[in-house]
Amino acid sequence: MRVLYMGTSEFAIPALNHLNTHDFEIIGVVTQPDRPSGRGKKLNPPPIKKIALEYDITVFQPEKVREPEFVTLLKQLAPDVIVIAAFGQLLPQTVLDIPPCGVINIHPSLLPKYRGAAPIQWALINGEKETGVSLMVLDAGEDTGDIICTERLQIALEDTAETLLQKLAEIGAGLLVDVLGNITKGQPPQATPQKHEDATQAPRLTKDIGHIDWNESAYTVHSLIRGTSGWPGAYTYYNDGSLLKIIQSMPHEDKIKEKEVTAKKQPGTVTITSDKQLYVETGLGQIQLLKVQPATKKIMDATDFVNGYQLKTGDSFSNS
RNA sequence: CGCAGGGUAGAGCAGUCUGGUAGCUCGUCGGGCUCAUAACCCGGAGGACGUGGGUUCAAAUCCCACCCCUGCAA
Repeated sequence: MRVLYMGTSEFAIPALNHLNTHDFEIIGVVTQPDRPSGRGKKLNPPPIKKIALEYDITVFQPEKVREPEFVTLLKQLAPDVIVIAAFGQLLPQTVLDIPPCGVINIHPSLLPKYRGAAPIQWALINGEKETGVSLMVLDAGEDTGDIICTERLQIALEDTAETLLQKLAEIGAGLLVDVLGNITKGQPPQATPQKHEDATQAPRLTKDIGHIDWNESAYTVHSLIRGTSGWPGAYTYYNDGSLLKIIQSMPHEDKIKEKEVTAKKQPGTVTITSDKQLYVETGLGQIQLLKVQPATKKIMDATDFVNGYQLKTGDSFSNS
């Protein structure tokens, strides 16, 4: 069976790996063009491109898949099925019609929940306890196609956007291999329509979403830190108004660590315990900061930050 | 040539403007106190101050070049 793979980000990598190790015939990988990114705006390839080249798979990087020339090229490739994961472009109906076995999409949420570009991040930000992966038959809408299968996954308190992405990508890869294997054996997938009335949206994140509001509960702040990890990152400002990214945290809503943090204080107020742990008061409970990153510095343990920047109990983080 | 900050002991930082004995908070090692401790007290080890050149009696500090790291922006 001739499989054409479309994907761009890290999430797309495990599925490609599995397809390769299970000896599916991968006739090509379609991804976004190299874009200027990083410091100095150098041209950088999408993560999936490197993997594809290692496997000696032909890589296509059309500016827009809907361009007539590229659609023609796709028809000539004659794929039996197209698999798409975190690709970044919507496919027009003319492309959806090409493969006889349809276009299968791997989406990291329990559809119809969290349709859109950032389902993993939003599930975390909203403090969900559970998420999952859905395989669906792609249609012209945004993540509105019929569902082939889903697999659930509990979200751990320590999970971040990065760890969860990795787990879900692996799950999705497993599901995909099963489904394609069945197709090869002549068992086309049974797809059932989504309950569209239950749909929620998970739009692409923006910079300001990472802005921490210390009046929220410790769990909500923790969720924001987890959900925005990687990009755009959760941030606040300390004493002299400099930016501080919060990389890793742990909430303590009901468990008061020591008598040092029992006194009710203004949200954003810092407490340094005798063993140099860093706690911040929130609207409900305290949150312990584990890893932080001051602007223009590397990621460091909170203790190192406290030592080097001479942080004291009573200092505070603020919104500007 | 997108904008900006940085490289000083194992970690995180001060010192650089105004050149003159290498500092802070930790960690680590040894000792002490304690029923006990990540707490407290005493003591020790550990630095080519990113690299190369220049100025000077003297450079972490001033000048030039280069390497590496990071935030912003995309």
